[in-house]
Amino acid sequence: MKIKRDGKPTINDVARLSGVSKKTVSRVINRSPLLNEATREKVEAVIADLGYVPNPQARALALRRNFLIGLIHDNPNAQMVLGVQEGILSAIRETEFALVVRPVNRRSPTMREDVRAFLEQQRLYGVLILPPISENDDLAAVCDELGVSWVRMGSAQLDAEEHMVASNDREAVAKAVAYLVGRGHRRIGFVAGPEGFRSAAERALGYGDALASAAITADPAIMAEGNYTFESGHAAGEKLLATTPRPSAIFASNDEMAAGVLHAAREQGLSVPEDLSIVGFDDTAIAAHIWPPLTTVRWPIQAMARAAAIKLIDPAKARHEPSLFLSDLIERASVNDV
Amino acid sequence: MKIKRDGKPTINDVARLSGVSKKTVSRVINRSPLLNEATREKVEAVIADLGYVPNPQARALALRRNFLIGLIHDNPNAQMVLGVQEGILSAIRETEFALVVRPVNRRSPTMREDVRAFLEQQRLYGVLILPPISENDDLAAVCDELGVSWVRMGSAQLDAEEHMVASNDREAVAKAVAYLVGRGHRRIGFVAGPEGFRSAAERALGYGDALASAAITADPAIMAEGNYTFESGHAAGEKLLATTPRPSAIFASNDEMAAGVLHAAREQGLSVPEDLSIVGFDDTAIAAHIWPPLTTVRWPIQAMARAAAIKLIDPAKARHEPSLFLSDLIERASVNDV
DNA sequence: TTGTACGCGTTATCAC
DNA sequence: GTGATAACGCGTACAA
Repeated sequence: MKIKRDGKPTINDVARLSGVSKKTVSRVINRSPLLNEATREKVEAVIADLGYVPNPQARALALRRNFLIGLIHDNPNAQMVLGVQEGILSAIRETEFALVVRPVNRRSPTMREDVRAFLEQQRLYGVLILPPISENDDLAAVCDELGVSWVRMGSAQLDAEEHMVASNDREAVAKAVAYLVGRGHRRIGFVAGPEGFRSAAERALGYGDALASAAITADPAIMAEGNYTFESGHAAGEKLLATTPRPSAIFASNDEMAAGVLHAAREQGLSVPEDLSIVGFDDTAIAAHIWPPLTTVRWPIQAMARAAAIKLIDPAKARHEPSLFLSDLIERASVNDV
Repeated sequence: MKIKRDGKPTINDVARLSGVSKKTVSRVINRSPLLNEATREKVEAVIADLGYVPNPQARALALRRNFLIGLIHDNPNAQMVLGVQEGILSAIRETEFALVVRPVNRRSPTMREDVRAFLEQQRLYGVLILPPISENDDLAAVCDELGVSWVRMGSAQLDAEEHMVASNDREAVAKAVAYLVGRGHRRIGFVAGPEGFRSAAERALGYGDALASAAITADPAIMAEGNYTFESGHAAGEKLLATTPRPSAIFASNDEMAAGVLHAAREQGLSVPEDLSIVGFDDTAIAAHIWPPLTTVRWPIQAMARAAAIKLIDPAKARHEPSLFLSDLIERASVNDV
């Protein structure tokens, strides 16, 4: 009998040592139901003894599919990306899947081709696409073309359930603004996200919904558009705070912009929340660490990512996973009663 | 001639269509130098025509190594992890390598075994280990045992060059504290990181160096230990600000703790930087967004991660990459002259 | 400079 | 239930 000189034991070693064919070993590994219990135990003993671990490359070759799932994102914010990674990992832990990440540049003219080359080269099992780039239908098309399954996350239901995990941003924002109304605010400013972003549109709709429910007429003078950056929030804050009468509260479509509004308020000598209440969206690390700590809306990111990963790797189990998630309002210290 | 029914073209298809053996195609792919130019062009034309992409699983099997590099981390902070991912990606872009991520829990008793199982199962080409978990020598040992190459990032040179990319935290902190001295501060408090962390020790040494250079005697009363969290920084700030005379400046060993110190100061009615100057370390997102924006020290994370990845995949090229990086002091608004 | 034959470690087919 | 044997797609001796 030939002795393996180097490295790891293979299925052949296990077969030889346990006196069965390698197909039988394969059956043990893959938990085939038609298998003599005694044989199984014998083989399992040898596997444990040898410390045998199946080679995923060989498996991938034979099965014509690998066990890598990809995460494609355009760095919406670090906290979110990491949360998603944790969520995916919680779904694939204890499985043979691994997570490969691929940041892309939304503005690059070669973005589409980059992704295509990546998918073509790595032959991933499937990919999960994060917002904001998930709003780009091109990517889904590329995936379909290449035969890699995909699931995208987003701020509204864009696709059929098996392809989509969504948060209901519209409803979440409506609740947040209603919360301000409940605290007595009537003149509530709004800082929108950039045009072209679905999340921005959804959040704006939620704002409108809440005002309508409270029978408050929207005033364009206290609405401004930002691009999800701190600086744009700062500029929007300056604009809104210059209006008369001044808003008693401002909802910003993300935390960065809310922080910008906060700075603008401080520069004008206003106290938060005494003179101005502020609510943000996302619950990034910033929200908890600025002063005062920001009341904000939090996506259940990990749970969403987990659900998305399960959809990808286990469609049967995915039936029990929700596709639409509602965000929570995180109450901190940036809101006062009027 | 058999026609491939499904899916992607293989090396055999290319060989058949270009009228050469598959070995020749293989030579073209791997840029073998001994190859007739005409043959090469002919084959390349067919490759382009077919849109042929080599199957990485088959390659991995034949070569007995795959093209995945792993990132093992314990989520030091989201910004850093993402920066590292970007850095690695910039090194592997245009190569056949892909990045697989693996967050681990430093406190889990099974951490070591988790990592081992991961490495054993995925048979990675190599791994890159981030602080703080990179300070754990066990992981390097596991890698050696399993024959996966590794490089770790850290706050001081712990290993031979081929295994290490380090920032010189000691020197960086010394510079930051010297900067405070240069602004006229003599009574400078220090918030240390948790015991057992190499980075904490290095930063403490840097603080000591700077004081010694300025002939200032260290005063234990204005030194406290935190555990790199906001809350611990807050507690440390309360302690230091209760001393008499009160420090005119505080250096905190990371930004989270610096933010905590800032809150503590504010609660005592102190203005920053008028009454107290603060310097942090890391330049996380928080640093730029708190009020006032925090002067802090920034690791060149992306460059470091890029160098680490190059060490992993291309030892020859790695000779031209630095192994020791010096951090920059980012001046913002949290420091005043005394 | 190019081709033949075989191995890499696994799964699938189809007999027994 | 189990086992030969042939894929899977590529790289490497070794020969030509």
